[in-house]
Amino acid sequence: MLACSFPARTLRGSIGLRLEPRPPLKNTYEPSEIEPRWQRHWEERGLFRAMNPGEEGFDPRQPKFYVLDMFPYPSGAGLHVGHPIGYIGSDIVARRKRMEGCNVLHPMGYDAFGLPAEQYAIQTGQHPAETTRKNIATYRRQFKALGLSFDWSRELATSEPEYYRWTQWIFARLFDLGLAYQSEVPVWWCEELKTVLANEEVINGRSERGGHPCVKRPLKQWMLKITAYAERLLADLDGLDWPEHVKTMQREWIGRSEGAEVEFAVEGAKEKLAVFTTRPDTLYGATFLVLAPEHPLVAKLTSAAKRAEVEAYVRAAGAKSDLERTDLAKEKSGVFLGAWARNPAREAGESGARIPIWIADYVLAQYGTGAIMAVPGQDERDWEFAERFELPIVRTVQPPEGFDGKAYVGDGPAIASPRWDGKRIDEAKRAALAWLESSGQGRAKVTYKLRDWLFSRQRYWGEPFPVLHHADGKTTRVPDELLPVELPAMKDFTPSANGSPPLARAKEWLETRDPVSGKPVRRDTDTMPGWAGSCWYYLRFMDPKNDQAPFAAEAQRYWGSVDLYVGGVEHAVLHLLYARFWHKVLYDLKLVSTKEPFQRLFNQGLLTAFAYKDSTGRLLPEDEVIVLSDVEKDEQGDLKKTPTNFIDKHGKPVERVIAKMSKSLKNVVNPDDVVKEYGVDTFRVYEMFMGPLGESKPWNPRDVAGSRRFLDRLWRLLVDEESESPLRADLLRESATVPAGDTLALERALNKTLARIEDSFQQFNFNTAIAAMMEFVNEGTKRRAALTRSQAERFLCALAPFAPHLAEELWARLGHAESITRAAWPKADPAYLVEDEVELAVQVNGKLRARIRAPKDAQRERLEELGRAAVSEHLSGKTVKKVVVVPGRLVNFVGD
RNA sequence: GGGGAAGUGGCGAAACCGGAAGACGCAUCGGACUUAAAAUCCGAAGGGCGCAAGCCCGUGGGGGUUCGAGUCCCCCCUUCCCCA
Repeated sequence: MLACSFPARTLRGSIGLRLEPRPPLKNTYEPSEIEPRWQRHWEERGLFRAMNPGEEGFDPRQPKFYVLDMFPYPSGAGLHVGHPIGYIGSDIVARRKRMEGCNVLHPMGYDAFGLPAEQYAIQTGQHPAETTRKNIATYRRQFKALGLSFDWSRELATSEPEYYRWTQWIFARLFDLGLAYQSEVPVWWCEELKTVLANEEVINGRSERGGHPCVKRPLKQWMLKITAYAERLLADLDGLDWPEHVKTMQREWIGRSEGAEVEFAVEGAKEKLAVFTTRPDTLYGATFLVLAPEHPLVAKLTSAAKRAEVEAYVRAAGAKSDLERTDLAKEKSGVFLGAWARNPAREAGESGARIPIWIADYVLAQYGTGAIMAVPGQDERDWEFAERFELPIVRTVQPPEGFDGKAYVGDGPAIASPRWDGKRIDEAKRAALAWLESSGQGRAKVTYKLRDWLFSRQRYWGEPFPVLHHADGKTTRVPDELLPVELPAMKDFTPSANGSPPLARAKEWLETRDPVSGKPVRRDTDTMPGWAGSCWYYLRFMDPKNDQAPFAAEAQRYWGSVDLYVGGVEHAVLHLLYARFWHKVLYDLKLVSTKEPFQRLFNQGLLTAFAYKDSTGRLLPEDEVIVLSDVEKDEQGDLKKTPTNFIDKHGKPVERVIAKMSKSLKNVVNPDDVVKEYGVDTFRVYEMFMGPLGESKPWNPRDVAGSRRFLDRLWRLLVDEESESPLRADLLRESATVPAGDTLALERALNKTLARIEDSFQQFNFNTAIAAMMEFVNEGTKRRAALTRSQAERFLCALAPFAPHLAEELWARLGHAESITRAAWPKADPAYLVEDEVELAVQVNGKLRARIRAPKDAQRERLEELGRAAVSEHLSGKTVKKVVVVPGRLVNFVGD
C-alpha cells in the first residue's frame, strides 16, 4: 500500500488541524505567502541534506542517486529564464527519487575562476574576488527562490582556497606521473594588447576586441598529456548512457586513425624525414613531400637560394588560423625548399625515386609528424597542389571505368605498385606495412587528432601552479602539506606591457625558498585554465568539507558515478573530455572506484525568445514592435483568422522569428520578475510545460498565465475560497469504499495521469506530465463532489516534484504533519488503466467513415460485423476484397 | 566547411510498435454570472465547400513502400544548434 494514499492516522477536526507552518486565514492561493514559508521550512529542517556513510541519520538500506547539474559560471548578469530549465528538470528528478526512498545527492556550486570574471573585473575596476563573491550571492539567492532542492551544506566555489588546494593536489599527481610537462608551443600573441589570447579570442588572425593583428609564437606552456589516455577515452564511451551525437563528437574530437609512419631519406642529410600516412598502399604514388612550415627540419633543409622565400612563407603561415590553413576551398600555397628526398619504395636512380620537399600551410605541425607524403593520384588536396605547382601525378589505384575526375579516393586494385599490384586497398595496406616493417623503413602507427591539453594561461584569476623553478633549471613541486599555493592579493592584475603574466609582478609571492633545500626558488607565474576546477567538482561534492584529502575514499565508493548529469550541449567535447581524463588518472591511482565520472548525460534544450525582423533583415528589439490582432473582419463582417501581424513604429510589417535571448534585443526575461508576478511554482510548471526538456523552444510571456491558472484551479478544487476552512469538508473524511460512479471515473483519470507522468520521466518530456495533470484537474473540477481524499493525496504526491510549494501547502492542509518531500511516490494501478468498452474507427479504403463502440475484448468477427453495419452506405456497390481488423483500434474495409 | 537536431493550426506543442492528426495550454470568439468590467464557469474553433447531413484537402516540397504513413525508404528545401 502506498503510504501517501491512505494515511493510517485519525484526523483532528477541521478547526483543530495543526498546520506547520501555519497559513494565514485568507483562503485564496497566494504564492508570495506560501512559497517563502515552505522554503524556510525545508531549509530549517535540512530536508535536502544527503547523508554520507558514517553520518548520523545515514540509512544504508536506501539506494543512492546522484543527480548533478553542470555548475554555472557566476556572471554579473545573474540568471535569466533560460538557465533554470535544466536545474528545474534535474530538481524534479531529485525530488521524485527522494519520494522513491533514495538517498539523493543533489548539490550546487560555482565554476568561479576564469577569463570572463577577470575581464569583467578589469572593466569595472573591481577585484575578481569581489565581483565573484557578489555574483555568487546573486546566484545563490536566485537558486533558493526557485525552490531547487539542493543540499546547500555541500555548496562550493572553485576559486576558494579550500577547493583549489585540492585542484593543485590533483595537478601534483599529474606532475608526479609525468602527465604534466612544460613545452614551447605556438600560442596566439597580440603585440598591440601585449598579451596571449585564447583561440576563440582570435578571429581571422585579428583580436576579437579591437581587431589588432595577432601572430602565433612559441611560448613555454604547461601541457597535460591527455593523448596518453586517447585510446581509453575512446573505448570507454561505449558503456556510457549518453546521447549518441555527443559520443560521436567525442570520438571525432579524439580522431583516431590507423596508418603508417614512413621514413624518407633526405639527400645530403643524416636525418630521415618521418611522415604519417593512412594510405601506405599508395607509397609508389608519393611524388613529393610536404612539411608544415613549423617543422623543425625546415631551416636545416632549405637551400641557400630558397632561404629568403621560405622564411617569408613561414612568417605568413604563422599569422593564419588552422581553419584558414586547411580550408579545402582555398587556393593552395607552398614553397619548394630546394631539397630532395628518396621514395623508399624505389631504388636510388630509378625513375620517380627522387622527390622534391616542399612546405605548405595545409600541413599542420601538431598532427601526425608534421609532414606528409603527397600522393596526388589518391588525394584531392595533393592533386590540387601538384596541378598548381606542376608536380608529377602517378595513379596507384585503378579508378573504375568511366572515371573522369581528378584524384581517385575510392577502392580498386593497386597499379604501378610492383610489390602489391592488383590488391585492393585493405590488402594493399597490409602488404605495404609488412614490406615497410621488414625493410626497416616504416612501421604501423595509430595517431590521434587529439592533442595534448594546453593547460596554462598568462592570466591572474585562476589556480596557481604548485611548482617551484630552481636556479639550475629544474622544476619541482610544492609538497602536498604546503598546499594550497594561494593566489596573492594584487591590486593591479591587468596583463603587463611586456606580455609577462600579472603574477610576475607579485614579487614577494614570486621569490620564495624551496622547503626542501632552503635555496631561493621562483614560483610559476601562469595559472590554470578555467576548465581545471570543473574537472573534479563532482567528486568534491561527495565530501566537500574534507581537509585531509580531496574526498574520502569511502564517500566516493558510496556515491560512485554521477547517475544523471544535466547540462548544455556546448560542453559536449571539452569539459566532458577533460573531466573524463582526470577521472581516469584518479582511477589509475586507485583514488576513485569507477572508470567513468558521468554514467548518464542529458542535454537540456536552449531557451530562445521571439525577435522581430524587418524587411532589411535587421533584428528589432521587442519594445519597437507593435502586435496586431490575429483576427480580422472581412468585408461581410465575418471573423477571419490570419497570421498574427507585427509592425514596427513606422507601421511597416515585420516578421516574428526565433532568436537567442540577448540584451540588445531586449528579450531577456529575469526569473525574479516571473516569480514576483506568478510565483515560483507557476514558473517551474511553465518552464516544463513549454516542451520537452531536451528541445529548444521560445519563451512566450503571454503563455505563463496558463500555468498559473492550472494551479489556481487545483487550489479551488481542494480549498473553498469562500470559507475559512483550510480544506473542503468532504476531503477531511477517509473514503474507504471501492470507487464507483463519478469516483470511479476520477480513479481511472487519476491512474491514467499517473501512468503518463511515469512515462514523462523516460525522456524528460515533462510537458506531457503537466498536460496530464491539467486534464485530471479539469476532470476533478467537473466531478468535484466525487473526488476522494485518497485521490487528492496521490495527485499531490505526483505534483510535488513539479510544484513543490503548492503541493506542500495542500498536503499540510490535508492534515499531514510531515513534509511531502518523503511521502511515497504514487504508482498507477493497472487495474484502472483499462476501459470496459472502447471506441474503434471504421475505415473504408483507409478513410475514416464511422466510429463504433465495442467491448474491449470483442472478437474480430464481431468487430467486422459491427463495422460493416456502421459503414453499409459506403460499401454499397463495392466488393470488399480484404478486411483489416486491429482490435482496440480500427476496422478497415478494402474494396475496389 | 564539418557534425548534429528539427520542420505538425494564429502560437507553444501532443500523437509510445505504421492504425481516429492536432491531446494540453496560449491567443481568439460566443454564452452564463455582473449595473458594468475583471476574475470565474460553460461552450466553439486546422483549411475549403455546403442551409444541412456531409464531402474534399491537410503534418516543409516531390517521389516510393503499405489495406493504412506525421511516423519507414529515396531526393530536395528551410531553420536552429554545436565544432572549426
